[in-house]
Amino acid sequence: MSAWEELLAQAGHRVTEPRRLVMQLLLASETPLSPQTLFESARVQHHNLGLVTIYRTLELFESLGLVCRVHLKDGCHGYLAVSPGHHHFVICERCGGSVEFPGGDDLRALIADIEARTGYRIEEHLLQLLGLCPNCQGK
Amino acid sequence: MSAWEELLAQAGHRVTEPRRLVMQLLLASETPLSPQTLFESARVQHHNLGLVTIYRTLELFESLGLVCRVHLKDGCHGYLAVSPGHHHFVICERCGGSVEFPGGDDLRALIADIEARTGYRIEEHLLQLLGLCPNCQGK
DNA sequence: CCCTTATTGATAGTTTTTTTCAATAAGAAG
DNA sequence: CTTCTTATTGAAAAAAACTATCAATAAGGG
Ligand SMILES: [Mn+2]
Ligand SMILES: [Mn+2]
Ligand SMILES: [Zn+2]
Ligand SMILES: [Zn+2]
Repeated sequence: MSAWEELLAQAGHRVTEPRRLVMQLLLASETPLSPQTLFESARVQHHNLGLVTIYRTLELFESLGLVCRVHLKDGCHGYLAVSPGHHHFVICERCGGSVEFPGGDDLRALIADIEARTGYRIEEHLLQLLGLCPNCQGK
Repeated sequence: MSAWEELLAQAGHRVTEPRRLVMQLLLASETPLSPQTLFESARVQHHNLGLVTIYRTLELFESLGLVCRVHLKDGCHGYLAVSPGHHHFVICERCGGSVEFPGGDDLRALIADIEARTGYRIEEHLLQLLGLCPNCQGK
């Protein structure tokens, strides 16, 4: 039983075929996947899969911290599997390739600074970097 | 003629009633406004306004750097007027109140660090802080 | 004031996401 | 393994978000 299946069960959720397929696809992907894309890919193996299930599964996974929703250039949403803990992504604007990185001291310092200057108590942050991966540079 | 109208005209675009209304609403708002909300508010004064025009106007304003699209908690999009230059926002999760802040040295350092470690050439970034404004804390 | 054409709004269409509910199957219990 | 409970699924339909088309309108230059 894989780590995320363990976590699912621990939280009182069932390990089902659609959930296995969605997580499998996300874990294997280097790029963010949209609900639609996940649907089409997963349906190859699970003939009568419903798109609704994809949405529900992604919502569940996100609530458990297994995946993370990223905001693509055009305004659409994609999902990426995340390793345990808090991370952010750099996403290639050309090929979609994504790499995780931890929010380091720099970000913590920035947040502390903003809290001091605005009086806001900051509870969450959304940080995403967009650019070109090594492969796509110079093309 | 206000600054943004100046900028619009300078760029070869016309200053129209719908555009005036949308910008007026955005400038007066402390919180991000959705296309739908803008539509409903603006239609009070401009009876036969089309929702399409809101979308087109926001797209134009964004391309000119007059407004900025922010990602709300629930996944929907909202728009905020921005002052000239590059800025980010802290948004209150309770009342929606938003405050701009400049991405300081901390962020630049973080980006340089990630570029060095991942090999990506970072061209854009998305940074948004979510929390509670002074008023909403302790409620 | 007139002309050119950028802009608009009505209409229709597409894509994305949510709701509902009966059928199904996961996992606990025996 | 079989039975039971109920979380989960999928079909269908609806709602919400966004986009494309095109004739009518009006902004702004001359
Ligand atoms: Mn972080
Ligand atoms: Mn910035
Ligand atoms: Zn790339
Ligand atoms: Zn607040």
